[in-house]
Amino acid sequence: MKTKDIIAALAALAQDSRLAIFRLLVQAGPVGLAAGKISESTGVSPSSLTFHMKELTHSGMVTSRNEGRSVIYAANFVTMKNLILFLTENCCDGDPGVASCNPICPSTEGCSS
Amino acid sequence: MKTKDIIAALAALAQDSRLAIFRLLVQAGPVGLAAGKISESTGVSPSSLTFHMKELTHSGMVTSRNEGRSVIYAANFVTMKNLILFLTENCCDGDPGVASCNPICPSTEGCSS
DNA sequence: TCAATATTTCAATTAACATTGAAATATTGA
DNA sequence: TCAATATTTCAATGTTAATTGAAATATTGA
Repeated sequence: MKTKDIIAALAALAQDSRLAIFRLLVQAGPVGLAAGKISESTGVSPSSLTFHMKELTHSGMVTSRNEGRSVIYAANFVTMKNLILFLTENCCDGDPGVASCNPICPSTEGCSS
Repeated sequence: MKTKDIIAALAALAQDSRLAIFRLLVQAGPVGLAAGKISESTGVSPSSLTFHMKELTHSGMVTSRNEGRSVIYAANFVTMKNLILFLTENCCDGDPGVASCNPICPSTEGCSS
Protein backbone atom coordinates (compact mmCIF):
# COMPACT_ATOMS: atom_id res chain seq x y z
CA MET A 1 0.00 0.00 0.00
CA LYS A 2 1.55 3.26 -1.15
CA THR A 3 1.68 6.39 0.96
CA LYS A 4 -0.82 8.03 -1.33
CA ASP A 5 -3.32 5.24 -0.68
CA ILE A 6 -2.72 5.42 3.06
CA ILE A 7 -3.44 9.16 3.03
CA ALA A 8 -6.61 8.53 1.05
CA ALA A 9 -7.78 5.83 3.46
CA LEU A 10 -7.05 7.98 6.51
CA ALA A 11 -8.75 11.01 4.97
CA ALA A 12 -11.77 8.91 4.08
CA LEU A 13 -12.27 7.97 7.73
CA ALA A 14 -11.30 11.36 9.17
CA GLN A 15 -14.76 12.82 8.88
CA ASP A 16 -17.80 12.46 11.14
CA SER A 17 -20.36 11.29 8.61
CA ARG A 18 -17.95 8.97 6.81
CA LEU A 19 -16.65 7.34 9.99
CA ALA A 20 -20.25 6.75 11.09
CA ILE A 21 -21.09 5.30 7.66
CA PHE A 22 -18.08 3.03 7.68
CA ARG A 23 -18.79 1.74 11.17
CA LEU A 24 -22.35 1.01 10.08
CA LEU A 25 -21.08 -0.91 7.06
CA VAL A 26 -18.65 -2.89 9.20
CA GLN A 27 -21.56 -3.96 11.37
CA ALA A 28 -23.58 -4.86 8.30
CA GLY A 29 -20.78 -7.10 7.03
CA PRO A 30 -20.22 -8.30 3.46
CA VAL A 31 -23.95 -8.21 2.71
CA GLY A 32 -23.77 -4.43 2.82
CA LEU A 33 -26.45 -1.78 2.92
CA ALA A 34 -28.41 0.18 0.32
CA ALA A 35 -27.64 3.88 -0.01
CA GLY A 36 -31.13 4.79 1.14
CA LYS A 37 -30.75 2.69 4.25
CA ILE A 38 -27.41 4.34 5.05
CA SER A 39 -28.91 7.76 4.52
CA GLU A 40 -31.82 6.89 6.80
CA SER A 41 -29.66 5.37 9.54
CA THR A 42 -27.08 8.13 9.67
CA GLY A 43 -29.22 11.17 8.87
CA VAL A 44 -26.97 12.15 5.98
CA SER A 45 -29.00 13.58 3.09
CA PRO A 46 -29.04 11.50 -0.13
CA SER A 47 -27.10 14.10 -2.08
CA SER A 48 -24.51 14.50 0.63
CA LEU A 49 -24.34 10.73 0.99
CA THR A 50 -23.34 10.32 -2.66
CA PHE A 51 -20.49 12.74 -2.07
CA HIS A 52 -19.22 10.81 0.94
CA MET A 53 -19.67 7.37 -0.64
CA LYS A 54 -17.53 8.56 -3.52
CA GLU A 55 -14.78 9.46 -1.07
CA LEU A 56 -15.09 6.05 0.57
CA THR A 57 -15.12 4.05 -2.66
CA HIS A 58 -12.33 6.05 -4.30
CA SER A 59 -10.14 5.38 -1.29
CA GLY A 60 -10.97 1.67 -1.46
CA MET A 61 -12.59 1.59 1.98
CA VAL A 62 -15.92 0.55 0.51
CA THR A 63 -17.19 -1.42 -2.48
CA SER A 64 -20.49 -0.99 -4.30
CA ARG A 65 -22.77 -3.07 -6.43
CA ASN A 66 -26.09 -2.46 -8.16
CA GLU A 67 -29.19 -4.36 -7.18
CA GLY A 68 -32.28 -3.27 -9.01
CA ARG A 69 -32.70 0.43 -8.44
CA SER A 70 -30.59 0.29 -5.30
CA VAL A 71 -26.88 0.66 -4.84
CA ILE A 72 -25.47 -1.58 -2.16
CA TYR A 73 -22.33 -0.49 -0.34
CA ALA A 74 -20.12 -2.76 1.75
CA ALA A 75 -17.01 -2.21 3.87
CA ASN A 76 -13.78 -3.37 2.25
CA PHE A 77 -12.05 -5.31 5.00
CA VAL A 78 -8.92 -5.88 2.96
CA THR A 79 -8.16 -2.17 2.71
CA MET A 80 -8.94 -1.73 6.38
CA LYS A 81 -6.59 -4.53 7.26
CA ASN A 82 -3.82 -3.01 5.16
CA LEU A 83 -4.37 0.35 6.80
CA ILE A 84 -4.05 -1.14 10.27
CA LEU A 85 -0.99 -3.05 9.13
CA PHE A 86 0.65 0.14 7.91
CA LEU A 87 -0.15 2.03 11.09
CA THR A 88 1.06 -0.82 13.27
CA GLU A 89 4.37 -1.02 11.43
CA ASN A 90 4.85 2.74 11.47
CA CYS A 91 4.01 2.92 15.13
CA CYS A 92 6.25 0.12 16.35
CA ASP A 93 9.05 0.05 13.83
CA GLY A 94 11.58 2.45 15.20
CA ASP A 95 10.83 1.75 18.82
CA PRO A 96 10.63 -1.90 19.87
CA GLY A 97 11.27 -0.92 23.48
CA VAL A 98 8.07 1.03 23.93
CA ALA A 99 5.72 -1.99 24.15
CA SER A 100 4.21 -2.82 20.80
CA CYS A 101 1.45 -0.55 19.59
CA ASN A 102 -0.48 -3.63 18.55
CA PRO A 103 -3.39 -3.55 20.99
CA ILE A 104 -3.89 -7.33 20.80
CA CYS A 105 -0.47 -8.20 22.19
CA PRO A 106 0.25 -8.01 25.93
CA SER A 107 2.17 -4.83 26.50
CA THR A 108 5.05 -6.67 28.12
CA GLU A 109 5.77 -9.03 25.23
CA GLY A 110 7.39 -8.28 21.92
CA CYS A 111 4.88 -9.93 19.61
CA SER A 112 7.09 -9.43 16.59
CA SER A 113 5.92 -10.36 13.07
CA MET B 1 -11.14 7.53 23.11
CA LYS B 2 -14.10 9.53 21.85
CA THR B 3 -15.13 9.74 18.23
CA LYS B 4 -14.03 13.35 18.12
CA ASP B 5 -10.52 12.36 19.20
CA ILE B 6 -10.40 9.56 16.65
CA ILE B 7 -11.36 11.97 13.88
CA ALA B 8 -8.66 14.37 15.04
CA ALA B 9 -6.02 11.63 15.12
CA LEU B 10 -6.98 10.36 11.67
CA ALA B 11 -7.05 13.87 10.23
CA ALA B 12 -3.66 14.60 11.74
CA LEU B 13 -2.12 11.68 9.85
CA ALA B 14 -4.13 12.16 6.66
CA GLN B 15 -1.72 14.65 5.14
CA ASP B 16 1.55 14.11 3.28
CA SER B 17 3.83 16.31 5.36
CA ARG B 18 2.32 15.28 8.67
CA LEU B 19 2.45 11.56 7.94
CA ALA B 20 6.10 11.94 6.93
CA ILE B 21 6.81 13.91 10.10
CA PHE B 22 5.09 11.36 12.30
CA ARG B 23 6.94 8.44 10.72
CA LEU B 24 10.18 10.29 11.29
CA LEU B 25 9.28 10.83 14.95
CA VAL B 26 8.37 7.16 15.38
CA GLN B 27 11.82 6.23 14.11
CA ALA B 28 13.41 8.77 16.44
CA GLY B 29 11.61 7.23 19.42
CA PRO B 30 10.93 8.87 22.81
CA VAL B 31 14.07 10.98 22.53
CA GLY B 32 12.34 12.99 19.81
CA LEU B 33 13.65 15.55 17.34
CA ALA B 34 14.09 19.32 17.33
CA ALA B 35 11.78 21.31 15.06
CA GLY B 36 14.74 22.46 12.98
CA LYS B 37 15.84 18.89 12.43
CA ILE B 38 12.34 17.86 11.36
CA SER B 39 12.15 20.80 9.00
CA GLU B 40 15.52 19.88 7.53
CA SER B 41 14.76 16.17 7.18
CA THR B 42 11.34 16.56 5.61
CA GLY B 43 11.82 19.72 3.58
CA VAL B 44 8.87 21.42 5.27
CA SER B 45 9.54 25.13 5.80
CA PRO B 46 9.83 26.27 9.45
CA SER B 47 6.65 28.31 9.29
CA SER B 48 4.69 25.53 7.67
CA LEU B 49 6.16 23.08 10.14
CA THR B 50 4.77 25.03 13.08
CA PHE B 51 1.33 24.79 11.51
CA HIS B 52 1.58 21.02 11.09
CA MET B 53 3.12 20.39 14.52
CA LYS B 54 0.17 22.25 16.02
CA GLU B 55 -2.18 19.85 14.25
CA LEU B 56 -0.18 16.88 15.50
CA THR B 57 0.09 18.07 19.11
CA HIS B 58 -3.55 19.19 19.33
CA SER B 59 -4.64 15.75 18.20
CA GLY B 60 -2.37 14.14 20.78
CA MET B 61 -0.25 12.32 18.22
CA VAL B 62 2.85 14.17 19.32
CA THR B 63 4.26 15.72 22.49
CA SER B 64 6.65 18.63 22.79
CA ARG B 65 9.15 19.94 25.29
CA ASN B 66 11.51 22.88 25.37
CA GLU B 67 15.24 22.43 25.47
CA GLY B 68 17.18 25.64 25.35
CA ARG B 69 16.12 27.49 22.25
CA SER B 70 14.92 24.29 20.64
CA VAL B 71 11.54 22.63 20.77
CA ILE B 72 11.73 18.85 20.81
CA TYR B 73 8.84 16.86 19.41
CA ALA B 74 8.22 13.17 20.03
CA ALA B 75 5.64 10.67 18.81
CA ASN B 76 2.94 9.81 21.34
CA PHE B 77 2.74 6.03 21.19
CA VAL B 78 -0.20 5.86 23.58
CA THR B 79 -2.47 7.80 21.25
CA MET B 80 -1.25 5.77 18.31
CA LYS B 81 -1.99 2.57 20.16
CA ASN B 82 -5.49 3.77 21.02
CA LEU B 83 -6.10 4.73 17.41
CA ILE B 84 -5.11 1.28 16.19
CA LEU B 85 -7.24 -0.29 18.91
CA PHE B 86 -10.26 1.71 17.78
CA LEU B 87 -9.75 0.84 14.13
CA THR B 88 -9.21 -2.83 14.91
CA GLU B 89 -12.41 -3.01 16.92
CA ASN B 90 -14.40 -1.12 14.33
CA CYS B 91 -13.08 -3.24 11.53
CA CYS B 92 -13.68 -6.64 13.07
CA ASP B 93 -16.63 -6.09 15.37
CA GLY B 94 -19.59 -6.80 13.18
CA ASP B 95 -17.93 -9.46 11.13
CA PRO B 96 -15.95 -12.14 12.97
CA GLY B 97 -16.22 -14.46 9.97
CA VAL B 98 -14.15 -12.35 7.63
CA ALA B 99 -10.75 -13.16 9.13
CA SER B 100 -9.73 -10.61 11.73
CA CYS B 101 -8.46 -7.30 10.47
CA ASN B 102 -5.67 -7.50 13.00
CA PRO B 103 -2.64 -7.98 10.72
CA ILE B 104 -0.70 -9.82 13.42
CA CYS B 105 -3.10 -12.74 13.64
CA PRO B 106 -3.06 -15.52 11.04
CA SER B 107 -5.96 -14.89 8.69
CA THR B 108 -7.47 -18.31 9.35
CA GLU B 109 -7.72 -17.98 13.12
CA GLY B 110 -10.17 -15.95 15.11
CA CYS B 111 -7.78 -14.14 17.43
CA SER B 112 -10.60 -12.76 19.54
CA SER B 113 -10.01 -10.44 22.53
C1' DT C 1 -46.53 3.56 -20.74
C1' DC C 2 -46.51 6.04 -16.47
C1' DA C 3 -46.00 7.13 -11.82
C1' DA C 4 -43.21 6.00 -7.91
C1' DT C 5 -38.82 4.89 -5.99
C1' DA C 6 -33.70 5.18 -5.60
C1' DT C 7 -29.69 7.45 -6.48
C1' DT C 8 -26.69 10.73 -8.76
C1' DT C 9 -25.39 15.14 -10.81
C1' DC C 10 -24.82 19.93 -10.80
C1' DA C 11 -24.08 24.70 -9.34
C1' DA C 12 -23.79 27.70 -5.50
C1' DT C 13 -22.26 28.67 -1.05
C1' DT C 14 -19.60 28.46 3.15
C1' DA C 15 -15.94 26.82 5.79
C1' DA C 16 -11.53 24.64 6.60
C1' DC C 17 -6.81 23.56 5.16
C1' DA C 18 -2.13 24.51 3.42
C1' DT C 19 1.70 27.51 1.87
C1' DT C 20 4.31 31.65 1.73
C1' DG C 21 7.32 35.30 3.42
C1' DA C 22 8.06 38.96 6.59
C1' DA C 23 8.14 40.22 11.29
C1' DA C 24 8.15 38.97 16.22
C1' DT C 25 9.76 36.32 20.28
C1' DA C 26 13.01 33.85 23.04
C1' DT C 27 17.49 31.82 24.12
C1' DT C 28 22.37 31.22 23.91
C1' DG C 29 27.20 32.40 23.86
C1' DA C 30 30.86 35.72 22.70
C1' DT D 1 24.80 43.79 25.61
C1' DC D 2 24.58 42.11 21.02
C1' DA D 3 24.52 39.20 17.21
C1' DA D 4 23.24 34.62 15.91
C1' DT D 5 20.18 30.77 16.27
C1' DA D 6 15.57 28.54 16.77
C1' DT D 7 10.90 28.78 16.51
C1' DT D 8 6.43 31.01 16.26
C1' DT D 9 3.07 34.44 14.72
C1' DC D 10 0.57 36.88 11.39
C1' DA D 11 -1.76 38.21 7.16
C1' DA D 12 -2.50 37.08 2.48
C1' DT D 13 -3.41 33.76 -0.91
C1' DG D 14 -5.01 29.78 -3.25
C1' DT D 15 -6.91 25.16 -2.70
C1' DT D 16 -9.89 21.70 -1.22
C1' DA D 17 -13.86 19.90 1.49
C1' DA D 18 -18.72 19.80 2.87
C1' DT D 19 -23.72 21.06 2.55
C1' DT D 20 -27.80 22.37 0.17
C1' DG D 21 -31.66 21.97 -3.00
C1' DA D 22 -33.24 21.44 -7.60
C1' DA D 23 -32.98 18.76 -11.65
C1' DA D 24 -31.55 14.54 -14.08
C1' DT D 25 -31.12 9.49 -14.62
C1' DA D 26 -32.44 4.78 -14.09
C1' DT D 27 -35.39 0.98 -12.53
C1' DT D 28 -39.49 -1.23 -11.03
C1' DG D 29 -44.29 -2.56 -10.94
C1' DA D 30 -49.14 -1.39 -11.85
